[in-house]
Amino acid sequence: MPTFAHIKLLYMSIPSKFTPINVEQKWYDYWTENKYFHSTPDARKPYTIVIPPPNVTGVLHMGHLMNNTLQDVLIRRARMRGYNACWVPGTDHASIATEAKVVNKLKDQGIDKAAIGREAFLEHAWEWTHEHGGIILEQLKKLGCSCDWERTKFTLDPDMSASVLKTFVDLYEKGMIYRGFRMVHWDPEALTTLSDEEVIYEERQGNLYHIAYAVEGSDEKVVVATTRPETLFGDTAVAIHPEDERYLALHGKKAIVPIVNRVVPIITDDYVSTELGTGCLKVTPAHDENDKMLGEKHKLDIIDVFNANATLNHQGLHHEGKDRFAVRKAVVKELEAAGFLVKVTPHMHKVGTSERTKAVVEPRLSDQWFLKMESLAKPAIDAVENGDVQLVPKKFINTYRHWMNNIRDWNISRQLWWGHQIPAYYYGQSKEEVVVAATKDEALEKAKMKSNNPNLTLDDLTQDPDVLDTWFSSWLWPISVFNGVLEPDNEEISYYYPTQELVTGPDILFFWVARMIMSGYELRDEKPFSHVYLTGLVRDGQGRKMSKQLGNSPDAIKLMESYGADGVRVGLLLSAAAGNDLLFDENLCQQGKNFANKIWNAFRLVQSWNVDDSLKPCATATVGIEWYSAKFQQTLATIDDHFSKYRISDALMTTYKLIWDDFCSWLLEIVKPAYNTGIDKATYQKVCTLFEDNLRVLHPFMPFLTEELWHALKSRATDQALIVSDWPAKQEIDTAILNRFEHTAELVAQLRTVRKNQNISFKEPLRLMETDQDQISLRLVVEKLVHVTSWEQVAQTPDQAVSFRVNALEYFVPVAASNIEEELKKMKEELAYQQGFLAAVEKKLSNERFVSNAPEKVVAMERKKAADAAAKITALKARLAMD
RNA sequence: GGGCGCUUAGCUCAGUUGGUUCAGAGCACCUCGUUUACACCGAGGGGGUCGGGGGUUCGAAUCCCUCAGCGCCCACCA
Repeated sequence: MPTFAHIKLLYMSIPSKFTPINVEQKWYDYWTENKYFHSTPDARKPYTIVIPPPNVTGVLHMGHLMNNTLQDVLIRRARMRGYNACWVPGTDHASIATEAKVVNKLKDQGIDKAAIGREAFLEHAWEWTHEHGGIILEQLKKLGCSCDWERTKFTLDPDMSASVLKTFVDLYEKGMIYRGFRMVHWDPEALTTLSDEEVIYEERQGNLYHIAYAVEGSDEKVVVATTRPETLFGDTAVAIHPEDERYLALHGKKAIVPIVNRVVPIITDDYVSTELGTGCLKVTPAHDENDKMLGEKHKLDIIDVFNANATLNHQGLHHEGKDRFAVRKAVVKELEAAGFLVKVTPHMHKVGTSERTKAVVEPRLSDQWFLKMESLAKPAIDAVENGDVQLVPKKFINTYRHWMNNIRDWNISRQLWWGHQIPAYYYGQSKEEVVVAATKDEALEKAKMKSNNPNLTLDDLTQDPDVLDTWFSSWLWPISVFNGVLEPDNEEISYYYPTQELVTGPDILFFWVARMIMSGYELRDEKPFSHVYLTGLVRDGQGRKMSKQLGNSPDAIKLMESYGADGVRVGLLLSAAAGNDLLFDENLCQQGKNFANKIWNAFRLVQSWNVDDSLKPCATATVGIEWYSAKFQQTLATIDDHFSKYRISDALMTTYKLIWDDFCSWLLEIVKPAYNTGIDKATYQKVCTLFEDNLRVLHPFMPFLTEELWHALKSRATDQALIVSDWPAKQEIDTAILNRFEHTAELVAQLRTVRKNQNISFKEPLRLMETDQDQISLRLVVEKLVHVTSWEQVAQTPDQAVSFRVNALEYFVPVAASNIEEELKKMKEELAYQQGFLAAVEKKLSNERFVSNAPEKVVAMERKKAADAAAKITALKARLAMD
């Protein structure tokens, strides 16, 4: 480290603009080299955050910036408060998203996923992962994130995978995981099932097609209404309500499905509404959840008409091989031509789409693995209800509760390759001949037992080709990163778990947060974290969600290059109330950058002072320091309070005003020595100490700038870095001096207004007069800041003077006669206002119900207001010589 | 269809149990300013009948009802 004197010289030659770019890499390397981010269990209390692992091949977007800035603020402050702070970083393999990317990339190269097979495909996927993986983590470093990088995890790491498989096996053995033939959401583009949560319902304009089905053995017709005529190839019944008087004649008859000419029963069921559509429902058990229910009840045939990619299969007859939407049009035409189409009406309805591929999801019957959720949900609901896990802001508790109370079993299998392959092994022809085990060898043993066939070999086992839902690995994240699944009693998990904070977006409240709470109680009988801070979505200035498609998302890296990482952090945080969407505005980053520059220049000022050992402490500066010390303590309490309520942007704004207004605008102006004058050592050191305290509270928000100045103020040993220094301790607050200063500041402001209104230049000394002696003001401060050279008490109101009041005290400044007119006019206006005000207050006081009902304190207040107003009126009248 | 939330200064938002400090903050805006840290600055200033209407109360931005607009979440209804 360079010496103090050396640094001082260095900074004197530095321009007045702070350039963050030079500083950021330097200090990030310094922190890393000294392992300040690294945590190991010790005697201190732990403070743990696990990062919401971003998609391994993703790039930093505004949401990440927001999220991770918040986490870094929390973790840095915790570190300074003496906790053993541990922020675990990592990435998610993002099964469906990554696989889609790799498939597309291969497609561009003319390679077909199915053709090359599983192993080759996975090689490509890993190659892609290694190529693009971790970029996002590097970007987080630019932002200043103080993650413990030695702990970086990837959800497909061997130990992570082992945790996932063990959990699957354990839950299976507990009977909580089962295989079921169910109606699931099918993504025909990604060619996989989706969980309920991965389906996004979008309002779309569609049509309601009224189609006539002939009634067998008669000339009658039965008209059904459907939004999906292409599914008629799978119709196996027509349903009506048993008491629908319009259709009593149809009971027991059969209908003929057009085009396919299939004869199907007309069934009656209470489920059918007489109000909707025509009251007649075509039943397609293979392609609709409700129809499936009807099908089971009435023992109907199930006819699947689609291929995996949502083209029609052979059931679609001459439409075989064509896409479902093309077929819809074709079928309608065909029906029309044949006279079966009764009418078409426009119809708004919600269409399920895939969260990832945006493809319209197809309900499809298939064999999938499910996790029973009901028993998992119970403790997780309680935890949030009783506050063991606190959601911030609270409004999300309702959403959470509602979802958890209506939770359905979780479809955890995906027809993908990129992910954790399901550890289920089939040893026979039937799907029932299955065993679940973490390894193939174990599976073989189990299979031998189950089948009573000791001759089975590894070759007889076929592993289920499906992989697990990505979230089935991330729901273990707070546990698995500390190896708590494989070794439940290891030192790390015992120390770091449960974690303190989870910072994430409300969009993954169900996907991830709720499931982590469930896994926490299931696997460890303990919550995974104490608080969940749910951030808002980052939107653009017009309120639109930031997205790649819209191109309205600024490049995070470029932003940091323009405004500095500190500037961007401040910009994001300034308007980021928890749970409220944040309209991103680059001007806020500019504000952050300006703030950095302001502090930089405050430093330049302080360091430019010439310390003169021969000087005694200056009285003005001493009183200023006394005041700021109290102000700092008062503000520190406010900042701590904001933090305790997770009001991070308020904590920042409070810090911002403390430094900009109180420290720079007031204290430094009070302390600043006159030109060519030195400063005494004691004052200088105190100012430096206060500067350091400012840097401490600011550090979590602006780590780079603060660390730079921390070292610039003083030469420090390596273990004296700001990042590992102490958060300022609370001390008693001297409220007396705060009150006095408040009065003083108001007096100064009033005097400045007088100067401005009366056009008196600062160079011209000011005479201040008073009738009652001011024993509140810090006179030295007033004299210095507003250049008051004469402060006298006079017996009566002086002529030729402007007056103003600060609280109860009245002050006068003599002015030239020509300036009196304006003053008289102002006084008259003031008089009118006070008289009106007094009348209103007196009216209130004469209201008996107010006097008898309102608390004494309030009544007394009103009486005081009345008295004050009356006094002011008297004084004003006297001065205007109107009595 | 069900549920939740929002509407306060030009913009983004604070306003905790109705009553000193309740109409606020930051930015933007206006005026003035080459006082030797900073114009990425300083000093001063203007600006809102708290979405509309009604009610409870001595007293409502704050509680209740209602209307309007916006947003989010959930839901198997043709």
